[in-house]
This record gives sequence, C-alpha cells and structure tokens, in this order.
Amino acid sequence: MANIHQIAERAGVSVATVSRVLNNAPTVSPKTRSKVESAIKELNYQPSMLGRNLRNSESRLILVLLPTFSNPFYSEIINGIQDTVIAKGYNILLCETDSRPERENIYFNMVKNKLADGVISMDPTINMKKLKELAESHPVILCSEYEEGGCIPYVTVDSELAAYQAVKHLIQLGNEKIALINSDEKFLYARQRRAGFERALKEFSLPIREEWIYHTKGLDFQHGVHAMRMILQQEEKPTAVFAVSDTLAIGALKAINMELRAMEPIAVVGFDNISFSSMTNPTLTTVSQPMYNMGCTAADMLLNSMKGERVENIVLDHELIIRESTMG
Amino acid sequence: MANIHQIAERAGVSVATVSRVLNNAPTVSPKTRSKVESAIKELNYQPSMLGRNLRNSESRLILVLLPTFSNPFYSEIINGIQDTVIAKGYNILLCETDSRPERENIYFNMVKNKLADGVISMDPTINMKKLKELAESHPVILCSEYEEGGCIPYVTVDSELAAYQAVKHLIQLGNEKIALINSDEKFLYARQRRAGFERALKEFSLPIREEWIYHTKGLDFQHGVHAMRMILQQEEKPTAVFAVSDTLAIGALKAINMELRAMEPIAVVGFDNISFSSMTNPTLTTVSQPMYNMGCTAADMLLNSMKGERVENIVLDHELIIRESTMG
DNA sequence: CTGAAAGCGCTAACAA
DNA sequence: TTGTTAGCGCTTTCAG
Repeated sequence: MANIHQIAERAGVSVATVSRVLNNAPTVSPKTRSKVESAIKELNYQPSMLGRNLRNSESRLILVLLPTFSNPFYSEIINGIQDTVIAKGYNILLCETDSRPERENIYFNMVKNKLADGVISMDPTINMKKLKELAESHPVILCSEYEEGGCIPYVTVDSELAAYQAVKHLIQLGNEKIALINSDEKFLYARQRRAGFERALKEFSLPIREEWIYHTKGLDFQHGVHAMRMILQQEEKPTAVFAVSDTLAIGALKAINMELRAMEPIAVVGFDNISFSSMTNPTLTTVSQPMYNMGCTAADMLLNSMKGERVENIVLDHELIIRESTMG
Repeated sequence: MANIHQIAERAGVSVATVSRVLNNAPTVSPKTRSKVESAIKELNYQPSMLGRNLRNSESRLILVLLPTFSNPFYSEIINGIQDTVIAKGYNILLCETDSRPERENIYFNMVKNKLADGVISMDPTINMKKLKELAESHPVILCSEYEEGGCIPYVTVDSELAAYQAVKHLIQLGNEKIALINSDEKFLYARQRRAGFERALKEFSLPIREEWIYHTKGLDFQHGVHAMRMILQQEEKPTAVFAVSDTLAIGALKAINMELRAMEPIAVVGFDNISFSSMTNPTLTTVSQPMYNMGCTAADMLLNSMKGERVENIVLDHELIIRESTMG
C-alpha cells in the first residue's frame, strides 16, 4: 500500500500538498489538485488511519459498553448509536462486558490509550467509581442505566413512572393480587421499577406481599421461567404479574402456559417492547422504550460532549403498549 | 496524559528502556525495571495505542460485518468471536451493514487504512467481488454464509443436509404437504436449504409445489407472519412448513396461531435454534447451529490467517432439536 | 499557492 | 544492560 510520500513523488508535489488535497483544503490550485488526484487513483492510495490518528490524536472510534448481546433491547439501541455516529465519520467499538470486571479494565484502558475517543455505557453492572474517574478526563455518556445525582450525563426513561402506569393498568383491569418479577435491586432501574410498582399498589390500598416479589439473577428467558414457577408455588397465587424486562415476562408467560392450562389466566406486563413481544402467545403487554431514539440521543450527546459542549440529561418518553396478555 | 518521554525522564532512563519495560523485554535489570515501573505508577501512565499501532503497523482490531443486530443468530456468533479475540489481545469493531453498499465501502476502507487488521464477514448481502479483492491483500474469513469454490476461507454448517433432515423429519411424521418459507435465493444458504428441502421430498416421491414455496424479503418475524398468511390463503393448505430461519418460523407460528385456532395444527420447523425458539407456544422444532462455536472458529481462523498460516475451510455439525411444534 | 520541516508516541536496529 | 536514533504516515506551522 502506497504512502503519502509516494503520492507526492508521483504527482511531483510535496507531501504537504497531498495532505491538503486529502483534507479538501481550499488553498490548492485546481491544476495541482488534479495532478495529486490522478496520482492517488493510479497508485490506488488510501491514507492510513494510523498515521492520521496519531497526528490528530483521535481515533474516531466510540466505545460502546453493554452487558450482553443476548438481550434484544440493546440491539435496537446500538442501531441508533451506529446510524448516528457513522453519519459523523465515527465508528463503534462494541464491547460486551459480560459483567466481567477484568474486561472493564481492558476497555477503560482503550479510552485512556486513545484507542477510543469517547464512551457510551449501557452496562448496569459497570464499576461506577472507575467510570466516574474516567469521565473526569474523557467524554462519557450513560444510556438507559444511570446514576442519580451523579456527574455523568445520561439519557433514559422514567422507569418509576412507567412501572407505576403498568401496574395501575393491571389494577384497573381488576387485579388485586399482583406479583413482581424484578432483577437484582443493586441496579437503579430495578429499584425504580419496584418503587413504581409499590406506588401503584399503595394508591389503591393493596398490600405489598413479599412472597409475590421475586428477584432474578439475570434477564434471560430462563430466569423469567424460573421466577414465575417460584411464584406459582405459593399457596395463594397472584392474578397478574409485572416483569421488569420483556425477556423475563416472556419466560413468565411460558411458565404460565406450561403449568396453568386449566387455570384462570394470569395477566402479564413486561418492559422494553422488544420485537419478540408481539410474537408470543398471547402477545405481551409491555412498556415501550424508544430504544432506537435512545441510541441516537446518547450518540448525539457524546458527540457534543466530545466537542467540548456541556450536555444535559435527557429523559425520553415511554408508552404502555396493551396487548393480549392483559386482555384475559 | 503522560508520554513515554516523561516516564523516561522521571525514571532517569531512555525511552528505549521504558519501551522495553512496557513490552516485557527480558534484557532489563530488575533495578531499572522497578525505577521505570514506579515512574509509570506515579504519573499514571498508559502507553498510547495510537503511537504503538502506527509503529507496529497494526491496530489489533478485527472488523466484524453483519447484516443486522436484530437477528439473535448473530449475537451468539459475536459472543464467540469476542471471547476468542479478546483472549489474544484483540478487539472487535462491529459493523452492521444493514445491507447498505455505501457502508461496505467505509468498512473496506477501514481495513485498507489499517484501522482493522482483519475481517470476519457474516453478511450474505456483501459485495463478494469487492470482498475477494480485499482478501487478496488482507486476512478475511467468511462465517456462516460463504462462497462455493471461492478463495476466501469459511466456517459454516451443511445447510443442505440440515434442511434435508428437517424436512425428512416432517415427512416421517406423516406430513405429505410441506411448505417452504425461504428467503431470497440470491443467498447461498437459501439455495442450499431449498435443495435439501427438495431432496427430501423427492426421496419420498412427494411433489414440489411452487404455490407452497414462499420467498420473503427479509428475516424479521413479520416476514414470517406474512409468508405464512400467503401460504394459508392457498386453496389446498399444507400440513407442515419448513422455514429457513427461526425468526421466520416464529412468525409463521404466530400466523398459524392467529388464523387457525379451529383447524388442524400445522407442524413447523425452523433453523438456528435461537434462544427464543424454546419460549414460543408451541416450542419450536429447529436445526441447531453451533453459533458460539462458529464464532470462536471464525476468530481462530482469522487469527491464524493473520499470522500468515494457511487456513482450511471448516464445516461444523448441526443438530435437529425436536420440540412441540412437530409433535401435534 | 506550495514546500520544508517538526513532531504526534512508540519500537527496534545498532552502537556502546 | 542501556542509550541513541531513525522512522512508522500523517498534519500543520511557518516561510517563501
């Protein structure tokens, strides 16, 4: 692969002029420009990103941290991020942390090492302390999961309100015995969704029964299946269940289908509106998060932050999508 | 952020010695090493990847091309790739082409520009001509979708055989009227799966009826729903359907559930064994592809190819997973 | 409008 | 065992 010197030689100009042509500098005469351009064509030259990046001290790479690829929730967000940054000449370095702390270090170093110009984290399991440290000297945006009162800008939805509305919907349908399938409450979203759940129950003077609250160890379908089974083992069974993730809700639906064919149906509400949620039987009532838009927003915020602008936190709108799983 | 000169100065050594410590060269005395190491600690130094990459003329980044994030099939493969390359000190640059040719160019240039050291393509829509051109001078591996008789090494499964076995399973269950939901036959896997489908029918002297073969314009659930609806509009309805992707099969299942509650059940077989396929109602019989392993294998092949080794094509084993959708 | 030259941060050949 | 130095490929100031 040719380098800039060979182009300069071939075109009979200096490397500076080649560089100017490469960067569309206005101060190049048309004649010189075309000489350089033909040299570039003839030698099939591509400027090296490595050299350019070193000189400019930027990589034009955005690091995106996510806990796992297996939850489709993240796929949609990534779509939004990718479309947004590509339009600005950036690319994404996608990193699944798998909730493994040793991986975090690799990624944080990549940023410190200048291999990435900024970070979007969607990982609730991330080491906030380290991330905040990184954020002091590098652009960082939190997407979806965030930190209350923290100093890192975020884009998210109002989980508490969304959960409240979801549970209220169940109550208004006549359900008085409502279970909650939550994930680990070390995550902010889990605490918020639980708070919304409790607010709705309290508003209607319904008791909060701990035996109907189950905390899963993950968000896979199987965790939802297991949670629902545990809840169904209770002597008194709930008539409805709110799960904090569609994946859990879909697992719950499966467990209900398997174990309760002869019983009263149990209403189910999920959270996220992943594309599967309209393919289940029954289709799933769920809180729709604007995932694609959230990705775009996070990317815009990061790009602005990288330009040195101050960015504000953003809370996007959600929407309760009512489908068959709460229609008896 | 400090650079190597500052460390050298602080430690009272030359930059070469610092570099040696950084790269664990054996020819550094323990005393010097510890001087350098404390300087590194004190200044909180991280070597710049930009400088190192330029010097070494490598980026330690692997470009992974995939058509879309929304098919979970790819997520699993990516897991395998990521785990494998991270262990070798590489990272992945994940690129969704969305089947947009202009994006392809961006990515190909990244490789030519040295921003990526090698490519794993899982994108059936990729411009093979350009990819082959790239492969002449850069390491490239095809994963899942490949080219028969082409020169780019690949890892895949035997789609024809898998499809044959899947359809044979349907026939042995007593089905004689079997529909095929295929994607666009410009894709090799689609042609191969159709060939397997036809081989099974022929073996049992069953006619191939074009009105029961539907080609979708994509692999989303909705395409499966639509395809099944079209097939169900036929005067004579099939008793079973083979879909070349779980996403399509799940959509088909949905269409069947919606439109045929009172009718004979229609058996369905999918392809991929995505995790959602055990959550549907009924659970989906499907061909399991070793997705994680395929990702690991592709990554290993690429890494070897980057070392200059010759790599052989690999065909991994598949397995028919029999679930409720073919059990009446 | 163009060229010479410095330098981004690092590694490695060579010399000592 | 360590230091000096050239140079990876590029951009950009400064001088002309």
